[in-house]
This record gives sequence, structure tokens and C-alpha cells, in this order.
Amino acid sequence: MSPKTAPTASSPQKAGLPAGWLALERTPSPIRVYNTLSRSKGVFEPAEAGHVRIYACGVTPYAEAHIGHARPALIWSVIRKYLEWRGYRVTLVQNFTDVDDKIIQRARERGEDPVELAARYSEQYLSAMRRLGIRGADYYPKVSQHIPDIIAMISGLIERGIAYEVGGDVFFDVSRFPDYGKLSGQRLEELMAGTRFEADERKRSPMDFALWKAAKPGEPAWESPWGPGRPGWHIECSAMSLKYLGNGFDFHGGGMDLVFPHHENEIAQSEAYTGQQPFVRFWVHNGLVNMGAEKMSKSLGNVVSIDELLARYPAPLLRFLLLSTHYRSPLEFSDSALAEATRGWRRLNSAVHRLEQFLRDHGGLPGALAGPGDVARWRAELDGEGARYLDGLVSVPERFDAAMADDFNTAAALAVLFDLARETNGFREQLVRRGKPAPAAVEVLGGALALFRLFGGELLGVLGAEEAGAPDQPALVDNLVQLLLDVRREARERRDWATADRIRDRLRELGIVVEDTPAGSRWRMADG
RNA sequence: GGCGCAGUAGCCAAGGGGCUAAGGCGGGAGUCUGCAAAACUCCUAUUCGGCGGUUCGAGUCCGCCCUGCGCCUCCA
Repeated sequence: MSPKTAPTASSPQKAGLPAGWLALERTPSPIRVYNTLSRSKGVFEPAEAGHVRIYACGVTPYAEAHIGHARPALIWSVIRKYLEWRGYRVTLVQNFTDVDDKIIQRARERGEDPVELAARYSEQYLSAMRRLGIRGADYYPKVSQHIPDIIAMISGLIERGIAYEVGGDVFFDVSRFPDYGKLSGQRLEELMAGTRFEADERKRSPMDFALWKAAKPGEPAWESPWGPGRPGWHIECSAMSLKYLGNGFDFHGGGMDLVFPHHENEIAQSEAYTGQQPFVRFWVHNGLVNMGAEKMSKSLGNVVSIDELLARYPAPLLRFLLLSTHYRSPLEFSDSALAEATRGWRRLNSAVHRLEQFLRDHGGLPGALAGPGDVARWRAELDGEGARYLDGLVSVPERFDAAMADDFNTAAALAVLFDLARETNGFREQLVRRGKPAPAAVEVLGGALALFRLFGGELLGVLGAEEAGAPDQPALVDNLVQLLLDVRREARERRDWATADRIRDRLRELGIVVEDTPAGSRWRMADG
């Protein structure tokens, strides 16, 4: 059970949570998580004190990663960061099923080696996730590197009389596992009645599934007690999760479409093998990403690749869109959804950027951390308005925590950030209007920035980009626009409104929006 | 056919027995600004697909129905 042989382990980082009032000082909310197995929310405590063990079903790397793959990866990376903020150590494992029928088929079509093809797409997937700002798992085990573990598990199942070999294939005997169907709510009789495919004659029951497949000519194969072959689908997740996390780990995640048969079969294999239950304490399934009304899937050919999206949209915006819907709900992905998300996302970010600007202008300390002593001092120094704002600020960690603790409700957590943005904009504007803000007020706003950075930046990763100007534009564009704005400023100083408006209107026609602020004019690219 | 998930304002979307049904987008009215944009303030669901039931009390629980989606064959 030692994970030291992990192929592509990234070193777990420390949570690095700030001290003081930014961390949760009041009673943390009990973490409640929806469990597919019980079809209800249950209070979560890790089986091993202080340590949360998670296995998230990864991908079969035979094509480019699409946005549907990003959802679970993003969710689990956010969940792990939240749990770490709550003070847990987290071990996250995500597999690559790099030995598989589809990979073999694709490789054959292209005249490529299947293992190489899988390796290439695995890298592509990891790169796409990195660019989405998704913090990696601790281990990314691959089937091709765990064949001995899988063979050992299959052998164990045969010894216990739960699996049987026929002509080089090994099948799991579902009749030997009375709980079969407990995850998906299916009954064995119904499943067999509904069988729509032609069953392999050699199987004892049509529902028996392959643990090991005998090699056909030209397929990648490994030696085994049953002759050359390769693992069936399902067994790899049982073998690798047990290897890296041990039995009875905390969360097993994956898309809703994996509930049956994949996870059902995993439970059957694993619990039959260990003789103990539960194999997994919480089964967590995310809703699918739809294109229009239909599921996005490679077989339907309606996928949007992450590379395409990243070429057109900033990663934090894509994360914002994905996190705006609770993870269990289906999410419709479309240009209009993207356009609407952009408007909300921009307001959140512009609140942060203006706050940063304010702090620069007033010598504030961006992200200044504060202890309870500071809060008390601020409260004494602030006027009524300031104290009211401070009260709202102090409640943010608690409210954010309550949202996330309730089945990792990122949509509700984002609402907390929108509240913070509105209140911060209001308070900041009021200070600007009155002029000469009190030092305590500036410090409080420094604290607000720290909250944005912790929750919006560190934990959810929805902040960034979209500064004034347009970062992706060449410096020449920036300089030219700046030149026009200088000319316009001079016109405005002369009260030559006609010229000033003409410059603004013409730029607008070119897709550049000019906004005048007390600190000068700024520009950005229009939506587009 | 079986199993499962969902239907909340014009749109997106939280909430899942009892405080005025979060938040975002859009729309309306105001404040500020040369005008605009942005921002802020107020307004925008007597009601949660339909019909019954349980309960002192139901978007919230139960039953039936309607609609959409997913799984039962590879899928995150």
C-alpha cells in the first residue's frame, strides 16, 4: 500500500492559510456531503483523523480533453483546497485508464502505438488542467504501470470463488455479491431483463463483467496466470484506489454517468475482495456538462475542447462559469451562458481591481492580515458606516465556510463574494467622495482585499486578468490608445467636449471602451 | 421496459418542514459625473411543473401525473 511508486506525483503543498480573522475563528460548520449510496446528505468526518483520502475517477486518454473533463477535476481541486483551509491533510488520487478498447481502436486507426497515444493525451490533459489553474492530484496512477496489482486482485477474487476464468478471460460472478446494484438502485433481475446486448455465452450470467480480457492479435498484452491479456474496465480503479488510499477511504468521485456500471462494479469487486464494507464512505457524483440540451460526449461529437476555450477566454472566467452551478446539477455550456457569466465575472473582478487601485493610491497594504486586536481597534476608530462595513467583512469567512460546508456549494460561496463586492464598492466610493479616508478605513479595505484573494483567488480561483487595458494586446496598441487618451485628456481640460466625445466614440466603434474616473481615464476591450 | 436526476422571476441559479424565497444577468427609477460608461441605492417571484395527501405549518416530506435529461453499450 505504499504510494512511493506513483508515476507522476506532485508534491503536496502546505495549505498556507493565513492566521488571524481571515481564517475561520468562529465555529466551523459541520461538513455535509451528499452520498449517492444513501441518496442523502450525511455529516462528513474523515475515517482517519485529520486526513481526507479522495479518489477521483480520471479520464481515458484517447482524445483531447474537453470541458466535461474539467468539471470534476476543478471541483475536486476546489474541494481539496477548501478542506485544507479547514485544516485537513488531503490525499487526492486521480487515475489514467491508459489501457482500454477505445485507445487500442484509435491507435490502430492511426497506426500508432496505443501506450504512446495514451501517454500523449495524458500529457495534453494535464497541461489543459494546469492552464485552467487546477491544482493537480497527489498521484496520477496509470493502469499500464499497475498490472501486477491488478493481477493480484483478480487472483484473490478467483481464490475466493467470486471470479472465474474461461478461455483466458476472467469474469466477476455477480451472483456471488448479494449487494450488487446497491449504488445505482438496480435489482439484478431487472438488469438482466433489460439486457439489450448479446451476452457472451461463456458467462454464467449476462451481468457478469470482465476483469481480464485475453489478448487478441496486435493488442497490447501482459503475461498473467490466465495467459497474455489486459485488464477489463473497472478493476483498475479498485486496485489502484486500494493501493494508494487503503480500504474504506473517504470520497470516491466521478461523473454521474459512471454510477452504473463502473462504480457499481467497483464496489462489487472491492468489497468482495476485501470482505469488508464500505469500500468507499462517500460516493460523490458530479452532474454532466451539456451542450444545448444534450450531454457533451466524445461519442456524440459535440465536445468543446479546453484548448479552444482557453484561446478565447481567461481561465478564471471558465472556472467562474463552472463553479456558478452546484456540482451535482447539470450544467449547460453555450456561448450565451459564457456571455452572461462574463458580465457577472467582470463585476466581481472590477471590484477587486478598483480596491487594489484605491489601496495603491492611499498607501494601504494590499492583503494586510489582521488579528482580532486590529478588528477591535478598527471598530473603535471607525464611524458608523465604517463599523457597519466591518461587521459585514468579519462575517465573510463564516458565511463562505457555511456555503462550502453544505455539500461544497460553490454557487452559494460565490454569492458571498458578490455581497462582499457590492459592500466594498459602496464603502470605497463613499470614502473617495468624502476625501482623506481615515487610516483605519484604509486598513479595513486592505483586509477586504485579503478576503478576496483568499476566497476568490486562492480557494475558488475565479479572480484575475481583466485589468484596465487589455493584457493580451500588443504593447503598441496600449501605447496608441494611451496616446489618444492623452489627447482626449487635454481636450477635456479645455472643455472641448466635442473632441473628447469624438475620440471616445471612435474608439468605441473599434471595440475599445473608455471610462472616466476621478483618477483619470482607463480603457478596456468591449465584450466580444 | 427498469433505475436515477431535475423542473424556483424574462434568463442563469442557491435554498430542501416555520425568520421578508440567496446571488448573478437583464429591465425600470434615482445618485454621482461635462455627457457617457462604471459603480452605488431602490424596485422587478403573495410564490417554487400539475393534482391530491401528511402536518398547527410544505418549493421543502409522501403518492400520482406532465415535461426534460442521464444510465441500463464506451463516456467526467
